[in-house]
This record gives sequence, structure tokens and C-alpha cells, in this order.
Amino acid sequence: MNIEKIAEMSGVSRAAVSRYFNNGYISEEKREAIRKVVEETGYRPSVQAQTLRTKKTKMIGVIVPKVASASIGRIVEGILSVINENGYQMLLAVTQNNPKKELEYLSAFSEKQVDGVILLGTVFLAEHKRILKNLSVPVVIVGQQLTGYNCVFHDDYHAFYDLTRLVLDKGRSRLGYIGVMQQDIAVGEERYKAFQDAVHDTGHGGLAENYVVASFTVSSGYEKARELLEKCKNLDALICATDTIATGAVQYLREQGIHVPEEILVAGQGDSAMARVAIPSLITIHYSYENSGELAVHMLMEALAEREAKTTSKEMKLGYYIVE
Amino acid sequence: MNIEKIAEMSGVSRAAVSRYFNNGYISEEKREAIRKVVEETGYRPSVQAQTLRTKKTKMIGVIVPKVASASIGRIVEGILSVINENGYQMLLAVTQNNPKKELEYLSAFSEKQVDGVILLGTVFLAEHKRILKNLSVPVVIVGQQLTGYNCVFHDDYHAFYDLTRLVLDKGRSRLGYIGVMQQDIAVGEERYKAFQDAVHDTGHGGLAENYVVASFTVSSGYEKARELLEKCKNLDALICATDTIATGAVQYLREQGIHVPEEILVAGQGDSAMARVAIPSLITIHYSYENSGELAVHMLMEALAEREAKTTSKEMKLGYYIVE
DNA sequence: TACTGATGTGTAAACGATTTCAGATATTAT
DNA sequence: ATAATATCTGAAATCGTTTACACATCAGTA
Repeated sequence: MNIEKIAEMSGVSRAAVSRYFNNGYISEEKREAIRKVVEETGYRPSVQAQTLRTKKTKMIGVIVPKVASASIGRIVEGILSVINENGYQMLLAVTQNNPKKELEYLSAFSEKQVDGVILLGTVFLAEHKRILKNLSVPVVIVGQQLTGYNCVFHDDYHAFYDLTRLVLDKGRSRLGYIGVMQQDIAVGEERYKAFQDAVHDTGHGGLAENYVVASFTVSSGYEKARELLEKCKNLDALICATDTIATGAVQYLREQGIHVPEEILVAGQGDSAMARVAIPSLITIHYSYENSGELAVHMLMEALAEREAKTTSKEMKLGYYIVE
Repeated sequence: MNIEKIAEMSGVSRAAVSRYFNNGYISEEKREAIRKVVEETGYRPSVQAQTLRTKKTKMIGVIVPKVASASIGRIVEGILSVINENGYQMLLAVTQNNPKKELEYLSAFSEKQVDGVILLGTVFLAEHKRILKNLSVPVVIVGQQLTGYNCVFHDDYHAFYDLTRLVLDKGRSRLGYIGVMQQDIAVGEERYKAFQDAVHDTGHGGLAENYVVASFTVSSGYEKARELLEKCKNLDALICATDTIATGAVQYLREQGIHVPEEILVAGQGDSAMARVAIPSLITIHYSYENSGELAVHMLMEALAEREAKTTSKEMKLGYYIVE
């Protein structure tokens, strides 16, 4: 069942049927004839043929480090809702934080497979920037700032500066920090820098050894909390780059019989329902994840529309609030 | 840059270039000439043209109720890893438990957009079965049993039977149950039935009012726990259909000053790192989610391979273990 | 009347691959 | 020597659309 058959059955030309679907010039008379035949046959134009001809796939490629994560899951849901609203579909790739895979999918997608790409990358190497530069489709980066590219991210620095100040204001003075690798500019570098600055600005001279680096899992939080506590006895507060890490840390503290928050206050970022129950005393930063996903798609749609015209990049920094 | 140009540059025919990529007969001599030109130009065959010609999209459609969920996230990750191994890509759709959307995507995908579909449905209406019947591509259902279709699911009945027995064996006798809607056969009906049977089989006469129905969120678990506790005073154990619900329930219990597990023992299903920290005493059932996703893809690949031949459906029931 | 411009129509050429077919050549078996 | 097979080749048809183009028709206008 193809456009040819439909044309024949309705007594018109292929072009007319095509115009019927793409609202080109067509008389009321023929429109009705075609409508009837289409209804009877349940005919739908072949997406692949359309794609081949028009070069539009109506698909957006989304690249994420993992999907079994509260924050990423919520971003993806935000992305998906707006993607579908606009009649697009989503091609999803998971990189497991493997930069090689990131690059692989980035080029695979841009090989004319999708109309645009959304990248939830974590680490940007020189190679990434080289590939991004030569990308044939518009791209939006979520969660990281990358000058010269469309991106939407949260204000990690001020969020963690405020968070640290809040903890200090509560009378805690010996703070430990569990972060993630500094190559991750947003979650690794910015947050830790803010922590350091806040501690320094308030005259709480900083030790260098109150800092350890974890990965994005509960079990890593557990391990690194042990490591940190063994290096630094008598901390009275622990700030973690994410709630997931904080959850692991608290698990360790509890096992050691250390009372949270009386002896050690714990803070993080994420504000998930799960973490709220796991650590009722948790001080956490709320980011509007769904929203950032939605905004990313809007940005991409804009770039897609402007296409031919000179596309100028746009950065979008989102706010936060602290939940006690 | 198309196959024609490459053929010209290497001094061969289009057919030869096509054969080069699809390992058909080709002399070593020409193979080398083509290889060189391909390398120089960085040419890659157009996926859309291939698709149009071969009718193979190399894409799998995956339909899920939501993605910001620990269990679903893990299943999706399992699916994705095997999908990519086999050179396929994943088209993801989220239905928000809306059956209308499920049907919509199901037909959209089967409209020749994908080579196969994986469905993580929850509720199957008559309409679903009608559409499934007429689907033009193979489908695998994950998490639910549906006779006559390829499906991979866990043994919900025995898991919850054993779980309930275990709780009873620990000397608890006044059990409450927080489930989900019974239209969800696996999570709603099977689990509750097993709970009832276990209670009945051991002579712990069952009240009908020790049962409430929640949705799949922490906050719903909280609300329904309140509702249940108000109906049934002096319960000494609470079994929840999922750990997410259990987490919400425990939040309520703690706020009421009820000690877990001393006064009320709580059990669920999921075994996530988060829940483990939130409720250290939680008794939970472990399902191998990643594995079920992987198996689903293998099943689909098999169906894809057999295609022409008569495709006979296959059911796969996976085991579990209980974590204390 | 003749000239606009808007509206409507069909023919045929793309889009970029795969694959059938008919035939050529080289290799082996009889 | 002949036949049978295996390996290789390019021409041309095909997949199912969109769209440039040329041409009609018809109302309104100068």
C-alpha cells in the first residue's frame, strides 16, 4: 500500500496525495476523495521514504551517562514530554560515563540519523569539542556550561556556596567534602570550588585533607566516607556533591554509631523523595530537573527552526533552592 | 557524497561498493581501491536509503510507563546494553501509565518505524490485545505474563508467598498490605493474591480491611499507610508491593513515632541501594532487573532472526531471592 | 481585451541505497 | 576436452516519497 495505489484509487495523481498530507494546494473535491480512500485503507505515508526525500528524521538523539539515576531520569522525562509535544521521537544512548562511547554516539547520531542532539555529558575532552564543532546538526548540552554552545545548566557554584555558608551558620566549623572528579566541571570542580571559597571567606582555615573524590553511587559514598573519616577525625559536618553520595556516607556513619545530624551534619544536592526518607535531617539543594530537560528541547527546536539563518548559541543558567 | 560518487572515484560500479559494505563477492583488488576511497572521504552509507530499500530500520522501540524509577531504569539499561551489542538503536517512549498513549506508540512504532518492540506495560486492556495481535513486528513484553506472547517476567506469586511466610515465621501475625491496582496483573493482582494465600494457608484468618491500594510513588505510600493504620489499629507488620511504597510508609510510621521494625516490620520488593539505607531493617525481594532487560532483547533478536519461519512465542519466568 | 495573481493539477526527476539478473572469468572435476 | 562450479561484475529496477516545473483555470483589475 503506497502513495501510488492511493492516488489510483482516488483518481488523482501521486502529487495530489502528497499535497493532501502536506497541506499544499488541493481542491475540496479531491481532498474529500482522498480522505475517504485514506480512511478506508488506513494508509500512512512511509516515514523512511519521507526521510530519504526530505532529510528530516523527526528524531532527536539523547546521550546520557546512565538512566538508572533519579536526576537523569527526571531530566529525560522532561526532555521526552516536550519532544513528543513537537511530534519528534527520541533515540536514547547510554555511555556509562565512557567518553569513547560518547564520541561514538555523537558521530553516529550526527551521521544524518537525527535532526538534533541533546548531550548530558559529564566530562568534555578536547576531542569532544572537535567533534562538536563539526557536527552537522544542532546540539544542546544539559548540566554543563560550555561556552559557544547551546546549554542549560544549574548554578552549581552559588548553590554550593550558599549551602556551605548555611552549614557554617548552623555552628559547624570542621567540614568535610566528598566530591566527584574535577574533570566534571559542574559537579566536580564548581561545587568543590564553591565549598572551598565559602570555608575560606568565613575564615574557617581549610585543611587540604578534608576532601575525597567519589563516583556517582551509594556504595562509593559509603567507601569514601570511611576514607575521609579515617583521615579526618572529629568532623562535625559533611557536604556531598550529590544526595546519592550522601546516602552512602550516612549509611557508613550510622554503622559507626555516629549520630546524624547531632554529631555530623550531612548535606547534598538532589532533593529526591527517597533521600528525604533515608536521611530526614538532610540539607539538600533542589534543582528543577524536569524543567531543564524541557528547556533544552525548546532551545533545540528553536535552533532547528532558525537552521538556515545564522544560529547563534545561547546559555541558560537555572536557579535553585535549599531544602532543610 | 553518495555511493555513486564513491563508485566513480574507485573506478567500479555502485553494485561493487554496495557489495563492499555488505560483504558480497568482490575481488581483493577492487576491495582495496574502495577501502582507500572510503577512508579518504569518510563516506558512510545513508541509513535512510538503506532502510527504504531493505525495510530494516535497525531500531527497537521501547515503551515504558516512566523512566525516573529505579527498577525501570535498570531494566532499560539492561535492554540498551544488548540492543547496542547487536548494532541496534533504541527509540524510547514514555506513557505515564496512560493506556491511550501506550496504544498510540504501539501503533506508531509498528508503522514500520522499528524492527521490534519491547513493552513494559502494566495494564493490558482488550484493546491492547487487539493491537498486539495485528502488530507487524515482533514484540516482547517485560514484567507481565501474557499467554501467547513473548514475555519475560518474575515469579511474583511465589516471591510474595515466600515473603509473607517469612514475615509470619518471624512471629508477626497481624499483617497489613499496601498494593497497587489489580488491573496490573503482576504487581497488583499476583502479589496480593500470594499475600492472601500465605496468610490464609497458615491459619491467620484474614480481615478484608487490612488492604489498601497505592500508586507507584513514595508519597502515595505515605498516604496509604496513614489510611491503613487508621483503619487497622495494632498491625505488627506491613507488606508493600514495592520498596518505593514501603519507603513512603516508613516515613509515615516514623513520623507517628512508631518504631520500625520493633513495633511494625516492613517488607517490600526492589532491593535498591537507596531503600536499603532508608530502611535498614527492610525485608525485600531481589529481582534481577538488568537481566530481564537483556533477556528480553535476546528473545526479540531470536524472533527477528526466525521472522520468515513460523514464530512461536516463548515465556520466561525469572526467579528471585529475599534479602533481610 | 489583456494582464495579473491565486489556486489547482500531473509529469517526471530526484533522494541513495540494495538486489536481481545475465553474463564473464577462473578453477576444478570428469 | 568438456562440463560443472565458484567467484566476480555492472546495468537496471526498485523502495515510497517530495517537489520543481510547466501548464490550466478563474477571478479581479486596468
